[in-house]
Amino acid sequence: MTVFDELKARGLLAQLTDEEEIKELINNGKATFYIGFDPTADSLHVGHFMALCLMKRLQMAGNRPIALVGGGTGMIGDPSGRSDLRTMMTTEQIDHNCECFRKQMSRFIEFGEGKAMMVNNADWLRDLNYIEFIRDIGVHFSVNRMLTAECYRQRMEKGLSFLEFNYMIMQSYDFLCLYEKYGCNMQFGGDDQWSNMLGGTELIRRKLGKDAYAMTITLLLNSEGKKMGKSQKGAVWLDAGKTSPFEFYQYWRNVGDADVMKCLRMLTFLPLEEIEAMAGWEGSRLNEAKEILAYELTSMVHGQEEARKAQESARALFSAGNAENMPTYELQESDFKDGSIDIIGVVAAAGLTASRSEARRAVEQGGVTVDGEKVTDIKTAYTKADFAGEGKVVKRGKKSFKRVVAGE
RNA sequence: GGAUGGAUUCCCGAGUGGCCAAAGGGGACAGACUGUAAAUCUGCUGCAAAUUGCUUCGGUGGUUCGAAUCCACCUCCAUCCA
Repeated sequence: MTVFDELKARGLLAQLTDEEEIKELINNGKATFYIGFDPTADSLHVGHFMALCLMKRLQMAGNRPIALVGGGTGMIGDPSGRSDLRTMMTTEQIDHNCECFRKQMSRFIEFGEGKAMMVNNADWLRDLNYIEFIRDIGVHFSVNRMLTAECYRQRMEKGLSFLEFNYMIMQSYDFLCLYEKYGCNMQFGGDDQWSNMLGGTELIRRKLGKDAYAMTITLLLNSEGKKMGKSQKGAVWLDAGKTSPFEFYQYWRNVGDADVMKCLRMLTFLPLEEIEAMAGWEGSRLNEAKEILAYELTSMVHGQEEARKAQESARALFSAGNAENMPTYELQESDFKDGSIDIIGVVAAAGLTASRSEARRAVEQGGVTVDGEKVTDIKTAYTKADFAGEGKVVKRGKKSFKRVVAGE
């Protein structure tokens, strides 16, 4: 199976400028392609992960990837898919985020001579001369055309600043630069990037009279049409400090029935035959597929060891027995008042709820369990001795829990 | 630069002097049912020393016994005119 067919079979391809040409290029390892990542946070998230996987797949097929971090475009902020202006970041923040991206990416993609390369568009965007730039590049853009682009049309009601309006031009210019410098003939990205990417291919055609191609990846939507990779706490991050391996594992373990197969196809590297074999699984057997999905992804992002731990904790927690690798909270001296701490205090201190009020509600609604026993009396109190040794397992709801032990 | 409308809690959105910690919806969270899924039903959704107290309605001042609500100035946004 060719790479192209595989990508197609996995449902990853959304829009392409020229299917035949792109097929030819990537199947034969003749593509030098880039994917841009804007440094909007100090960690990559699941959306980026898909793009990285795509890079990897294409790299394995002999193509040359360029990872572009947007130290320059990040100064502007992409209005695509946004209903309001992004908060402006300082240069320091952006540079810091770029650096974080760089570190995370190198875990997935091999960089180096003859392999993938990483560039930062700050290198050519930040020092642009305004007049020169608009004469050179700006002439090639028609405002009328730009306004019909989907990403801007959505914003016509809410308002669009000139700053953001320029984003498309910047991204197009990136493509042109990469084409000239590295012979980059293709750009990939999320489907929401389509209009920005087309801007690039057109600019290259007008400026150089050459053809370049663009292709977008299907956005990972759940069966309700919402973007996946977001949890109540925000994005699902790849950084273990922001989303722990266990949380990461649980996110995938909990995807809806309707979404398991899609996730397996689009996100994992498991052979398609193996995945198709699971397609017939029904009802509770789907849980097996979810475990596989969660394990695979966690292991790709955090390594096998962490994936195994997460899986064990999850099994222990939801089946029975004691979990070895349970997140732990050590009670501090200051948590106790006159040598005792009430149940609300325990739940709140352990970080299972954001406030005591929330903890109180959780207890009142029967959502709190200590060592497997439901605690409904908010006056229940504990002493330090109660948490000696192994401590107690405090659960709030079905899925949040902590082992609470007495600290020194 | 001018005219008009607007900014309310996580989001949308009601509220135009006390009965307002603020309707309704969405989301989130918890409970029941289940399969750690979905759907459904119920509860809940500012903070706390919790039948009470404290802090919230873009910002700063003011009027008033009392302000999300009235006044002044400021900031930001939308629409129309230039």
